[in-house]
Amino acid sequence: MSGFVYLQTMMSKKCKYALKALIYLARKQGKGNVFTADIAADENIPKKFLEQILLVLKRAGYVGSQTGYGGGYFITKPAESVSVADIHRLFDGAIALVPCVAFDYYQQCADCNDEVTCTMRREFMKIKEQTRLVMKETSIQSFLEP
Amino acid sequence: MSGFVYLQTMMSKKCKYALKALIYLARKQGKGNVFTADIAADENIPKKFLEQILLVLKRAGYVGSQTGYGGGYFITKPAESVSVADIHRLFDGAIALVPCVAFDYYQQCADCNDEVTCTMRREFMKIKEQTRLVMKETSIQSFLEP
DNA sequence: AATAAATTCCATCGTATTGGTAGAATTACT
DNA sequence: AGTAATTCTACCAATACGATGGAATTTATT
Repeated sequence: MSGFVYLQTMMSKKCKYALKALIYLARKQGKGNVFTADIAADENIPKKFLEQILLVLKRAGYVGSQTGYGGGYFITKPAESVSVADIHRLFDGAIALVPCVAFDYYQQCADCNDEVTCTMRREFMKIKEQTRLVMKETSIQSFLEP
Repeated sequence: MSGFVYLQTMMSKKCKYALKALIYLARKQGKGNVFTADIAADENIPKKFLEQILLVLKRAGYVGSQTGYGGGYFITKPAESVSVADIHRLFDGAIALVPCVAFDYYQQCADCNDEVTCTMRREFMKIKEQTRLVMKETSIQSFLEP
């Protein structure tokens, strides 16, 4: 309504913000700790929201942190080794259009009659593999290149 | 919690049911009208839910219908000409991870500082193009092959 | 004309997710 | 002690998702 075009995108803001934070931290690698507030301000991310996101990234081992005065965040892995697929998996779940082709958390489709002969499964498997490939190839390093 | 693994998939049930209905109708092509109730029963789709989905498909021109006694649905396009990308677009929106790379409904990212130099845009464009390609290549006909 | 069978249309509804906020607790340096 | 930072927990509004219910309409058959 009211002239507003609703646009559905496949990636959550959480995931996008996580990627932006990682790219930011990768750029500052070796230059000491980075404040959440700085990332938030420079990347236009609500600070309190970003806090949560950085915590998730920390628990998953992508970033490290130091508490207290002079603290902050820093990246812990080489930028080439962290892919969009990894971060998508962490925040937005499986890279699969249907549960029965999910790599990590396979689940049978509730409405499936016979998985063995299901041609949807076969085709969606192909789609997933292609999508996963390109998302795996795109790393934090890819975003750093000019 | 409680041992239940939440699995997030990228495609809505609406979209999946729509594809299943189209495949079903494609199989019955030339054999007269198909009842919603039959599709619902054979494909394990809630009937009232399926009704809505078929209406959307009808308005978009993918199926036709006949009201009243002896009525039902039938497919109106060649199975090769309807792709997963088309149906995904109709029910689940853009095949794009971020709004600024969406083909149909482009929108500027709210948190973007400069779209021209944005490397996320560049990389997400690549991802979208790959994903779109494979989803475009997969048609209703693809699912019919044994 | 009545009936039955089907689509069509519209409204509602519970639950989960999303995106974000608030505030207190903790840690560590000065 | 005070200050600056992360950490943790809870909460909240808006929206999407996955349906369900019921009435209206159309059409073939009896």
